[in-house]
Amino acid sequence: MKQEPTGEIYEKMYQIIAAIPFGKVATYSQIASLAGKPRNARQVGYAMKHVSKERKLPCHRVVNQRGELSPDHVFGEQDFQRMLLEMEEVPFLPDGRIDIKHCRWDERDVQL
DNA sequence: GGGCTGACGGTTG
DNA sequence: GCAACCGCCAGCC
Repeated sequence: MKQEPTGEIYEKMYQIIAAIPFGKVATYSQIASLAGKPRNARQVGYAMKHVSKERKLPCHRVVNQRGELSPDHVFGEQDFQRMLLEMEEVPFLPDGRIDIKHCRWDERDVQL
């Protein structure tokens, strides 16, 4: 059983991911930046991969800047993540990617 | 301590 | 807009 990272930055990441509103998606760089590590976008993915399911993080709302979803081997089936996003009214493009430009979570929206 | 990997990003062509 | 290349940095062998 893999243990989740105990670093404070990971805890920060989990909070940020959990703060993503319904129908919105955030990029790895956004989370990393808000966590205080703008260059650690990869660590965001690493964190979610090793995080416990008890966290119930909406990892399906976390995508890269291209709007591509996580590799199929993560969720088991890529359609599963896509289904969750479509269920949240997230606009999808014919290419199979999500319209990141139109549903990107703006952290400023939370503070305003 | 050294080298490789990765749910990535930004720049360049 | 897309593809290729390089760069970042924590984690793991």
